[in-house]
Amino acid sequence: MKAQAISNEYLTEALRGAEVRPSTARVHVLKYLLEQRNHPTIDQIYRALRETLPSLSRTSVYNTVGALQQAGLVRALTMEGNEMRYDAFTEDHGHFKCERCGAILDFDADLSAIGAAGIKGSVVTKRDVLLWGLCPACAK
Amino acid sequence: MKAQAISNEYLTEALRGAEVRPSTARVHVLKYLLEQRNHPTIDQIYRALRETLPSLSRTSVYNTVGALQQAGLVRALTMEGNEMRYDAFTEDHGHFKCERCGAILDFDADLSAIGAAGIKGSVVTKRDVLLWGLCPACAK
DNA sequence: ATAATAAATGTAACGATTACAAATATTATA
DNA sequence: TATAATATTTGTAATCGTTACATTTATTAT
Repeated sequence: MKAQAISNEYLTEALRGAEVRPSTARVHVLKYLLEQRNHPTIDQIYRALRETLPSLSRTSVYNTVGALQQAGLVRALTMEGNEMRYDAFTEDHGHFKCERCGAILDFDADLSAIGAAGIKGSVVTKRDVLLWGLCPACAK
Repeated sequence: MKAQAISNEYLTEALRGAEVRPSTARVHVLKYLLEQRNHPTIDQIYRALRETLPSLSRTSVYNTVGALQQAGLVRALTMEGNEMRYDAFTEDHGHFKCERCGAILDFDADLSAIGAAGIKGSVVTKRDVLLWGLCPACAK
């Protein structure tokens, strides 16, 4: 899957639309998440962006991702106890983690259908469907 | 939901059946998980069991839960980045976390149905469906 | 009984995340 | 344009859950 380039105009607009100021770090982090769609850890984002933003700090990545999360532009997911991962792809989908190569892949899933049969009287605001196993490449 | 008492005979049999020696710590941890069904953290297990097992150490809880996990008697889940939780209830079900009171509730869900529509050629070995929101009590 | 093995303990190390104060950049106001 | 006010970023230190490891204790086999 080739990374799809996303224009700065689109990014700044997305940020402004979510009422987040389009600072350099925010634009770059959002761009990275939208282009790569690889559900990276904070450290992966940090290492990747440091090449073009040499002054970037790990803390800034935490802050930035936190701001994007609060603005609803990014979602966190945890498939393995210690490592938190981030996703800016907002269409309904589930997550598959390959336990051999570690990759996290998206798959189509109608999340909105879940929860109706859930706990009576509860209000559901967030959903996720998680699968673990071997990805097609590793299954062979 | 009242805690259902589980006999030591049942526990030791369950452990032996999974080829895990029924040591004191293992019996108590498994008993706790099966009776409470509250998806506790390691620390919650530790604090609860320390009352009856004063010599219990946090490390032992880690070791014990790890052994039970490897034996397939316990499953881990993470609904909030930092805190890992454990579940010895093996029937198919999803997990709902109340973001106000923090409780994690089970709900019926046919997990085996998921994954078929997943990634072509992948092998799925573990599944979970996660919901977040407000539990019935907190929703009011 | 004794030796061999497994389990439990406690301390130290580790790694991801958060807290916080200082520095820098951005925006608003004069 | 200067200046003040505010927001963002940085870097270091603290925190917290987890893991590593060596020692002690308990269990099993001889």
